[in-house]
Amino acid sequence: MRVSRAQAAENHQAVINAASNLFREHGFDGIGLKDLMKGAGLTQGGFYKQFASKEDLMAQASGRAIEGAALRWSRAIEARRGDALDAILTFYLTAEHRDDKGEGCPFVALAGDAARQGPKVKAQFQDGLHAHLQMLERVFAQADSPTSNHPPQGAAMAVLSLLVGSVLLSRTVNDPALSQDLLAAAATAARDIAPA
Amino acid sequence: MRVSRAQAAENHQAVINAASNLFREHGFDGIGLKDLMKGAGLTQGGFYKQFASKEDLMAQASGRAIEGAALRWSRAIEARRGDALDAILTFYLTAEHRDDKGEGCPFVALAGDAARQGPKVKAQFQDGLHAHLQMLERVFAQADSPTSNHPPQGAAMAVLSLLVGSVLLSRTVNDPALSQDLLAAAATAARDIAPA
DNA sequence: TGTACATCAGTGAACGCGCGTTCACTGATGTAC
DNA sequence: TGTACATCAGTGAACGCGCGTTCACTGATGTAC
Repeated sequence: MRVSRAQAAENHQAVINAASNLFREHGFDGIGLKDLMKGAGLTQGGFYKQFASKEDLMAQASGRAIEGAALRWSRAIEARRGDALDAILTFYLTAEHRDDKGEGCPFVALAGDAARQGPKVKAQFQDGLHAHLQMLERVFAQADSPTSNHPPQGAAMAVLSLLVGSVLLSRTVNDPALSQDLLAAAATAARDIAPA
Repeated sequence: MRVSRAQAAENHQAVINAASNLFREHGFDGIGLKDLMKGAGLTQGGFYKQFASKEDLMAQASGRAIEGAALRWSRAIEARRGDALDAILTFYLTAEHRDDKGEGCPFVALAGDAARQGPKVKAQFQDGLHAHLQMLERVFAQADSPTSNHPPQGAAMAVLSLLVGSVLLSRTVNDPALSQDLLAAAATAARDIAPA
């Protein structure tokens, strides 16, 4: 059942998109090729016509997930230039984001898994990290003042680490109140770290 | 080959200890019962004499790993009461810690995996999180001053999130310089968040 | 434009393997007398 | 204290299953004339 080139390219992208959600939900080791292909409406057998290996898809899906996250950040920043940091915190540090692993921040969902992977996967995380940091740096550079004691680069790294860590920890506890407190504490501290 | 009760209890603990390292290194899904038992010098067959399921061991090993981490924190705090936060940052935000997943912070190594587990595993993370937060709160309460704008509870949560997030991200990149910058930025920001 | 055929995206079954779990067995430990 | 026997921690093999990967096959697409 051959399929048009356009359809084939579309299918290829559909697999990457499905995997970017499914990997975030279940982890790299928590979902198999059969279900990954099924997520794009295809069957397992065609996988190796599209990808060199599962690791290949892991890398591409990571890149896609992080791209999507970066887009969300940039939209939030564009939408509220006046207080871009607040725009980010407002969507990032919420129960909705915490409870939606599949569509949520890939650093939270997959960084632990990525730390155990090879350089191909890590390259995607590194590039995506740079993209995220540059957005934050621009936000901080605008607001930077002589009284600030940190360069925007350091503040960007610290705020991103804080956001990722707080949502990560908020997902590991049973108590919703504790979970919420972790997010709230991160919001307060993020404004503290950011150049005023 | 029956073994003395004392030996049996020792073996049980040995499995939990081995698993607490091996899970941190490879993830819950990244290592099988055969290798977990082998890590304690035993064979696969005896596993279900000691544990109800793999998930049972995951919970117990998580608890053990976090206990060990809490002990390390408390030792650092005791050793340098004058600047306890600095004592923590000095061992936590290092390349050695980043490169030693198996002995390192279980929140960094396993929180992503724990987020996908059931309430038994999450209960261990929740308890361990409380223990860590209480230590930080005590450190911050001592140093607390009227000029501080955050309660020690919030500062503790934010600092822990920041530390965990920075080491987590530092493990996902190929570039050692970027990795080191993430740790350094977290150290600066942690002192910023902490009540002065 | 219409026909003949080569290409190849996708299917479904099979491969060997390791997984979590179960179980019959072993033989030293612990207990009863 | 010494002996007889029941207990049970640990072994090793087997269970069914799903994994990542390979492959012969299908049939619509794309190409050549």
